[in-house]
Amino acid sequence: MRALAPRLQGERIVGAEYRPSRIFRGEFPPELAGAQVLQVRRYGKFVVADLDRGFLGIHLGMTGKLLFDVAPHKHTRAIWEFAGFRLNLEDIRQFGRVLWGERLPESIAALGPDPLEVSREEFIERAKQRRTPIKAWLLNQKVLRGMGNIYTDELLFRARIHPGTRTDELSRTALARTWEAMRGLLEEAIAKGGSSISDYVNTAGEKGTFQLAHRVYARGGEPCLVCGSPIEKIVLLQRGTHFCPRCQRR
DNA sequence: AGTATGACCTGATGGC
DNA sequence: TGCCATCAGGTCATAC
Repeated sequence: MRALAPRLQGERIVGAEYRPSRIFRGEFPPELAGAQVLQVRRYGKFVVADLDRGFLGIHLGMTGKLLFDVAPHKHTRAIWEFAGFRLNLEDIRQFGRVLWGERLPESIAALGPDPLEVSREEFIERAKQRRTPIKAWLLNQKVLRGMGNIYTDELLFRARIHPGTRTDELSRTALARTWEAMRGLLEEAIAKGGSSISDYVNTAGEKGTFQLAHRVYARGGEPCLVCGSPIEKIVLLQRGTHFCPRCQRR
């Protein structure tokens, strides 16, 4: 976002090329030639461009990338031409999505609050009303927009909470700790450009460095940095889940 | 309400 | 430059 928004803001789309892919869900977006980009913002896991004639929402899924001025290849799914440069949407696995509309598409608008904007009280109250594992709750985009598998595991380690703990069984103190851990983690991760596991890069083609600060994610079998116990890797909610069985209690 | 399972895709990696 | 299984930053639909 840091490189994306300033580059696009105020620019006009000259033309677009869309290639057949499931990320479009059966229908290509309009040409958009002449449309001006008013603003580009992150909205959960979506990048949303506010245009002078509607909205374009892009979800990068697992392997999506937005890259400036690279040669198109077989994983290029969309190309937006601007005056003097172009923006490619690449997505190997096609788990991404491109949405558009004259209004912000409902599936984007319906997402929960930003994790950095939700108040501690609201966070606690809403958690208390649910009885699902804290990890499932945090990953639910209607609860909070933007939390994914890496950051969920990392923040639960920092909060010293077992990922399978039911939200309604967590004390207010524990939930407050989770909220604090979430904020601290995200601020640090954003400052470091995110986590690059294999292929994630920003628009400048650069990797983030937050993966170097991971304390549990992808560290199964390695010693906990706090207590030395081996980090466990289990499957919870069909997602690889990493935690310290000694530090993280139910 | 919540959980479990499989599907959707492609590529990397490791064992044989 | 083989073959097969497993795994991956995420949803999504369906069945219990």
